[in-house]
Amino acid sequence: MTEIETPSIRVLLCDDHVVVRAGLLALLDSAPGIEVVGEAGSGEEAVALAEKLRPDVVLMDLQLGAGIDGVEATRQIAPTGVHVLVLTTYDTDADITRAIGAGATGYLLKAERPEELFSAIHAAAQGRTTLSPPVASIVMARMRSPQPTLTERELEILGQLAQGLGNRDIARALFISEATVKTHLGRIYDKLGVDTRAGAVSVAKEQRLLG
Amino acid sequence: MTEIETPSIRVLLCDDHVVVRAGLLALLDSAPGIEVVGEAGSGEEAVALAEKLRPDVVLMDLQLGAGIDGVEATRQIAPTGVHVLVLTTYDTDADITRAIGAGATGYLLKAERPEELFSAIHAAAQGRTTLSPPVASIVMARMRSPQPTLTERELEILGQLAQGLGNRDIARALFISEATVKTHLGRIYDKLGVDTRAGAVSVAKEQRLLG
DNA sequence: CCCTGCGTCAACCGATCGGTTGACGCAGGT
DNA sequence: ACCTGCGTCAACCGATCGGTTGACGCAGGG
Repeated sequence: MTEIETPSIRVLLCDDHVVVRAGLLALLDSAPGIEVVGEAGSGEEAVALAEKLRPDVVLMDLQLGAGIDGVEATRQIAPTGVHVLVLTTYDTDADITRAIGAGATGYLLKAERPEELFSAIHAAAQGRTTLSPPVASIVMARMRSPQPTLTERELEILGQLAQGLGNRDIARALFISEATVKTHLGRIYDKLGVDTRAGAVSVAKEQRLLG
Repeated sequence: MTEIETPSIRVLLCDDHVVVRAGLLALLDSAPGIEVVGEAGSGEEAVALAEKLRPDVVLMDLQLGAGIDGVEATRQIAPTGVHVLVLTTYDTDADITRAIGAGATGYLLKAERPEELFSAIHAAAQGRTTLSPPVASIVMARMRSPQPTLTERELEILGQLAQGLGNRDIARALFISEATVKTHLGRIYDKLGVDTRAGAVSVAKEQRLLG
């Protein structure tokens, strides 16, 4: 028994919460066929370690406190051929879309059962996709009725809006005319299904479209 | 060695994320002198199990998805003499204040080192308070300059505001005059340090004053 | 008993917003 | 070459907002 028959899947953890990381480490170490080869507390660290350790799977949280977020880290890691499995709390449309767009292999919620996590890690190691049921539903729903996506510019406007700025101030901040701001706002209202600025900010914060 | 010299501290976990719970379980079981006697996935469950199991410490997350939140659960558990140690992601003013007000014995962030968690659990078991450094800072700051607290009524107004309602609609919804709404809004602006409704919603969402 | 905080209401004003219509240039894709 | 999406701008209107001042009743604490 000096030979390992099935080599363990080498996993890199990325989560800014030390306690959660430690917990996952303890949890995964108890699972057969999975070996945690590294931990990262930030997106930058994850990118560096992914390159250095070349794990089979990176278990990635999206919310990473300061620095680049999980989506950006995924965007940098995925092209190197390392599979990224997103494990996060949020099941909002915007997060899922961005993560998939960034090249995530799978998307699991922390509310998922541990066995699901284990099998998702196995799946991800082979490049197969696993989605938590609620996430899958959202993806399906979006396929059916492609939900409006805010453009870059509109997000900028929204950002200023959330600062409580008036149209004139927004116009000055972005070097455009007040009329343009109003045009954008109108489209934003349409896409978000609201008709006031306060409502727009509210929805934006809920959908996590803003920081 | 049939006798246990120092009986283990009996801990009840409460977190709506199964993976996190499993992780914490694995982590705490590896710690000497700590024994996890139960797990709850909701506030209601935590209240019931706390009464039934009478643990030494309840490790409580604040965000619990559906049902009552961690603060409410704490409010119900604390009076029974069971110590509640809050372990959460958020270090916002409002959360800390509410948790302490509800009777939490300590307040730790998930970003804390596991050793801190262990010692905080020991401390909590004896009724001693442990605060994460950032949390302690916030508490101190608040002592120095008692930050404006929104009244019940103002929070109601704020809630309507976040729905994107106009003053007239808010007035109707709360059975008061439009003038009163404006008066409240003026005070809300003052307290939140903004001067527009969009700004107020933004700050409110950031401070987690609203759902 | 007085004072403070809270919630309520009124009337006024200028500034701003929300909605509309119509238009132009530019890029990317077919 | 065409079309679509995006970003830009203009002018207009009524409705709404933000700010102000002043006022009342009621509860709780000193």
